Amino acid sequence: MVTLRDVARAAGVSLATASRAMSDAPHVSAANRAQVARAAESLGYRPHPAARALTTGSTGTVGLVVPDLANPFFAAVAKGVQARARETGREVLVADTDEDVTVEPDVITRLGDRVDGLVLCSPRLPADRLGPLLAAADGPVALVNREAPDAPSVSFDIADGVRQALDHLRALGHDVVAYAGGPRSSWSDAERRTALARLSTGTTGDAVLDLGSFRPTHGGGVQAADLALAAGATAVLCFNDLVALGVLARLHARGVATPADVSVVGFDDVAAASLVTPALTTVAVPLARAGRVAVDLLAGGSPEPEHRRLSVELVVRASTAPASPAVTDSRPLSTDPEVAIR
Amino acid sequence: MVTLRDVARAAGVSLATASRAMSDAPHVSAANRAQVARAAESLGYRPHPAARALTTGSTGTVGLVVPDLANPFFAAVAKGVQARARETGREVLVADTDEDVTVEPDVITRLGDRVDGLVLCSPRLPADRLGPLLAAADGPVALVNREAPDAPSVSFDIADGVRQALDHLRALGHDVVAYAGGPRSSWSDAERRTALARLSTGTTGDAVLDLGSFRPTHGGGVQAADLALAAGATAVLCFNDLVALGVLARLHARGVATPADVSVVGFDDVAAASLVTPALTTVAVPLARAGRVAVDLLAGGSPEPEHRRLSVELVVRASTAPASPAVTDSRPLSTDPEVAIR
DNA sequence: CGGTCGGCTGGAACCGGTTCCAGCCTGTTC
DNA sequence: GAACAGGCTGGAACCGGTTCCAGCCGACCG
Repeated sequence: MVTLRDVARAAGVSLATASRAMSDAPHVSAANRAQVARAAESLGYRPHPAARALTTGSTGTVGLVVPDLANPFFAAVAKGVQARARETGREVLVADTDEDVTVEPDVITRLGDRVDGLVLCSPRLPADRLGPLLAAADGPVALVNREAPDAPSVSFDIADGVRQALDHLRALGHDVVAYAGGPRSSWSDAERRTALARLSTGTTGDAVLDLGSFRPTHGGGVQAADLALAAGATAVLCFNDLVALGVLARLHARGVATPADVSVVGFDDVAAASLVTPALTTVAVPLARAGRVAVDLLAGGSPEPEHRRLSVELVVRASTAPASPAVTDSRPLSTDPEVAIR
Repeated sequence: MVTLRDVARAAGVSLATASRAMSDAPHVSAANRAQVARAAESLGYRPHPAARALTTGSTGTVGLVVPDLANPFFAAVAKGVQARARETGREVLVADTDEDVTVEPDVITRLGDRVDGLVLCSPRLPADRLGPLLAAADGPVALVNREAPDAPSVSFDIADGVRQALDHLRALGHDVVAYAGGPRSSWSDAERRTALARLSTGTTGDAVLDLGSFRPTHGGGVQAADLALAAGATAVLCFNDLVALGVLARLHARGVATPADVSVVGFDDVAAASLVTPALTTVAVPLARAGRVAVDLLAGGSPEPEHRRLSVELVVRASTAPASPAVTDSRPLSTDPEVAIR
């Protein structure tokens, strides 16, 4: 391997001068600068990352922690993180916790030692566990898709997304919209629920029906669909697209037509949302952009953590239609075990 | 930050002894070993990765290069790589080339300097470009889903997968099976094609119809479906699941029933394959396992590169059924511009 | 009882860069 | 013409570990 010492020798300068020349530092004559550049080029010199890291204290690496790389939501975020890091000359160290929040502290410390900053996607970690974790991290941490007082974050304007979805469904004549919620420990589910509560007057013709909490997966959607049918809902707003896809599949399996009988709205606009039939009406969320912003937030050295909230947009596809008066299972709402919000 | 020097001082030993104690090296008394361990523990000592990398020359990191993290195929491989690396105490540096093969050399050298070994998923890079790339890499490289003479690799028994799929379709009475192929530059597509050629007798009742090459995406599948219908095919074997999903969607859009009119078989068994309706019959490929194996192959120091081929298995779901005599568009095969293989 | 062997120990060199600091040289200003 | 300022330069310290090597000690053997 060729070291900076070799370059300096070839250029006929000292190690110190070669170092300054390579890093565009001042106090190097133009002649030497060119000489060093030429020598480095011809020898094929590549700086040793570990050596540089040892002296400068910065590794040129950002860490990314996600619950599941195979989940399209996090994969999209990862793409954004990766792209922005590469643009700014950094590499990405990625850790997949496999949906196990108990390993997160360990993962974060292990990764933390090797990176300049950490992008953390931890939607399910309870808030009271997140605080200590952030305090223990020695580098900057940026949160994605959740907010906390002690760290910069990039999240989405969920309240507005919920509003857009609800407006759309109500304009179609759906008086009661059922909500298939996500895990209770999820920050973004709480966000959806408060938005729904604010937008639900509780009067007939303007209500939101809480179907409960479901696993944020296709399977969760299957369960939610059954409850929605039991409640006689004509429109279901889902925690995310995976759940919505499950709802769609289950409705189809039970012979309920979408969107003729029941309208379904997702959240996130994952790639699959536009590919299924019927194509899913969903709230598009700029996932890759969030990843990029998170990387940039790591650099921000302001004492007060910055909270960026990205705007979202409902994209109307084929899974929503005007409410039909006839519903499959017309058991009255009052007898349903689930409670309407507010 | 607490250094090994601090630990040594606290334990009342020299730096050298502390280092030996921490790395379980011989020539340390049991008493000192315990003393050092205790001091390290109470001070919360964590070794400095860069310093260690500088002296030992090994970074404790493996690199992973994929064309697209958001593609479920590569996401699954990435999960496997990540899991195995973590188990063996290493971290994963990931690079997404965004399907651009021209950046691969750059990405590989940039990553190569920071890792002990590289797992390379580069299905589309032509073989003549891959060779030089491997030669230029200074660390070990393991290939996933393709083979090359100069590097260890983990691939799948594609020929057997093709055979299983064909057997299945023929048993259902499909005399002619159409193949919706992947990109010409793809190693694994070539593998499928040679297998198909070997299994196609060319006689009527035992033929394979080549629909051509398609982008390995949903959109590619849409195109393939139109060609398949034009050719009057009753069964379509697809390059991968994404293509198969596109075929399914297009058939549905054109009012062709699956599997009643046309049977569709995918490849890979991506998560979405089991979730669509009809659930996709596909060749299950152990993607995560391939990722794990690739990591292990990096360690193997044998001069002769090891080629591991993992077995695959057809999983029959709902997208295949006995051939129906009536086809949607019965234009005779002979007039079709595409040629039958062999 | 002396010599040797072996294990344990710590000083010091080293990995490949970055940066402080002292010295040099040039050009400029009274 | 001498002092001074300022830009360049290279020697050397340093980052935090690992490892070579020489020295020390006790134990065992002859």
